[in-house]
Amino acid sequence: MPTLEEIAELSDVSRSTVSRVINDDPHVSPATRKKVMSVVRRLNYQPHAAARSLAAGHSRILGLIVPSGVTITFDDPMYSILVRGISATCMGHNYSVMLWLADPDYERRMINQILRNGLIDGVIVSSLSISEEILDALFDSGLSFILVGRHPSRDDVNYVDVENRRGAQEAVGHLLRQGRERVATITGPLTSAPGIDRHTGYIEALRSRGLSVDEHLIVEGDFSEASGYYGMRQLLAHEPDAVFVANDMMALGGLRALREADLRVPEDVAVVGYDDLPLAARATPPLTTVRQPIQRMGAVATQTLIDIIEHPTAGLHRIVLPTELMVRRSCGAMLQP
Amino acid sequence: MPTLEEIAELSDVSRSTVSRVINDDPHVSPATRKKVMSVVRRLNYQPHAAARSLAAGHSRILGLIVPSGVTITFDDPMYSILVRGISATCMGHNYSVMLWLADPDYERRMINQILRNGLIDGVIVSSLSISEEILDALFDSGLSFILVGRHPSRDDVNYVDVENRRGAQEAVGHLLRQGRERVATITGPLTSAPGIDRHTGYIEALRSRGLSVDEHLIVEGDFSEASGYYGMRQLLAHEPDAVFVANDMMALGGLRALREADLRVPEDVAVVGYDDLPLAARATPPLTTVRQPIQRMGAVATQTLIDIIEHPTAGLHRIVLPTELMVRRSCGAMLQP
DNA sequence: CTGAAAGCGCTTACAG
DNA sequence: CTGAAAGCGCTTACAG
Repeated sequence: MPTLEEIAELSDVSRSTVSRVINDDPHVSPATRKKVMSVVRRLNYQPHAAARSLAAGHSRILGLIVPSGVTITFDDPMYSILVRGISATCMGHNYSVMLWLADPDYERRMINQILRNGLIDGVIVSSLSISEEILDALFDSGLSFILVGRHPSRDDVNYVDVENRRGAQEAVGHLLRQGRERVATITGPLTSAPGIDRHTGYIEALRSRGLSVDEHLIVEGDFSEASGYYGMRQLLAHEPDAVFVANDMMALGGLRALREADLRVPEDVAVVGYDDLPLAARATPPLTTVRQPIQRMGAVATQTLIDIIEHPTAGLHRIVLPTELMVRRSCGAMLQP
Repeated sequence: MPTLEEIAELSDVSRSTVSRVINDDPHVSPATRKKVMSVVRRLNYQPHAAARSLAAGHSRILGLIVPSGVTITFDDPMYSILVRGISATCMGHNYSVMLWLADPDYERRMINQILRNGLIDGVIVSSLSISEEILDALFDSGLSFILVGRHPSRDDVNYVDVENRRGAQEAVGHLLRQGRERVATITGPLTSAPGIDRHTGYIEALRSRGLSVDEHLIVEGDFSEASGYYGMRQLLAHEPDAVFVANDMMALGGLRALREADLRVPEDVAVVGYDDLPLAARATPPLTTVRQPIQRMGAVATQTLIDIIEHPTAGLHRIVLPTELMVRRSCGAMLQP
């Protein structure tokens, strides 16, 4: 691989000048630039990344940390979609992304290594279950970072989130407006922000209509298909006529349980999910669900992080993206009266 | 962040010695090692990655390239699972992974930058649709690389694959043994290795039983759920009593089409998929499918690549992992006669 | 077993 | 607009 030095020699200029050319420094004469560029192209020269980041003090690499709590749910396509949003935005800004799937076995070592070895300029954390330990490490690394999904208890960090509460309210409100009277819910983990917020939205939707909350109609899941399946079976004993499920994977599990119990959806039980994964529209029946712009969350998080890195400022970035209720067959809104 | 130099000063030794200690060089006295380590720990020192890789000539970073052809199918959880296998193995060997999802817009730039800037020590390519261009770039970068899934036409590269042909043969053979007489197939793209190999296995299973191949019973898909759905609808006109579908996502689409057509699975039409995604066991009815050890492919590819990097040798690594037919309800083997 | 020194390939004030 | 020089934080022969 050619080096800066060789390019300089072949172009008959100094290394400084070559450096300026490849970094688009305006203080270079057009003639010189042209001369240098031609040999850069001829040799297919690429600056050495390590040398560059050592000298410049930054790497144009972003770290993506997916904590181990999330890994469990990794058959959920959400993460692929999120990664796509992040990756595309990085490419657009000439950044690269390093990926760390936290394995519980390596989590501690990983955090230290990643955060303190100077490799990355900033960190995106998929924050479904971010421990205090990680958060502390993040803070004292001095790196810029941003969470995808707010932290359940700390508000002093940058994040991109969606309107989880409002989305849930809208979904439950919609079921109530269809005349459903026993609206149950399968929540996410009530230690996670989306779990908490969607649960809160459910409660608020009931309360705002003067309805009381029946604890028997609330079951806590963990966002996995299996927990939706078992959650639904548990709910069935209390005869709900509708269920708001806090994500699509669990909703799919719920549909499976209903099918096994020979209950019709939406005639006997209406179901609404959350996420609008590609799977939702193809479920039987097609799943009414609250769409969150997952790919866009990834893109916005990345964009924001890059801004923060390149234009350091005080102040927190807390961005909340809107959701949208996608009405399909499973909620009964399309039933002929 | 502390530097080697500071550690050296505080430990009262030279930088060389500190370097030896943190690199586990045996030529250090136990006393010195202990002294140095205590200050390393006290300051929570981490060697600067860029400096290290500039000086040492390697980075302990592996690149994972997912070509753009694959991105389309990215709602398929296969890639998440693959990434998990890769990531875990990297952690176990103290490597990190950089991720590039090829966006068609950036593909060309990406390849050059990644491959020639010295950042990574080797490359894993998820090779569903790897272009000649990428392959050429890979070769003349001089980097070690390995494909996950063999290349459809070139055999002069390292790869990890599964027994696609044998797996397909077994699946189709199984259907024939159940007494199915019009066994159709929805193939993957016939430009991709798994598409070709599973199609070949289908043909061979028929031929080896002296059966003729009916072109009307063969439809080409693209591994997406949608293509399985439309493929099945197309097949229905020719009244198959069984369908071997080349992956689970398409099989799910096929089941959806059968449900819409009010055909019973497996009574009217038996269905067998390929992959054994978590979804397969939870389909209605549970899907008989050929399991491929996806996570293990990722792990083996990573392991092999690291071996190649650390112990360069001539010779190609071509590893083929076994598959296993998972018999569930959809193939009819569990029907009462 | 330990240290002094050169070098990895860049960037970036500083002069001119 | 251009160049000489210092420096980024490590590793690695080479001596001793």
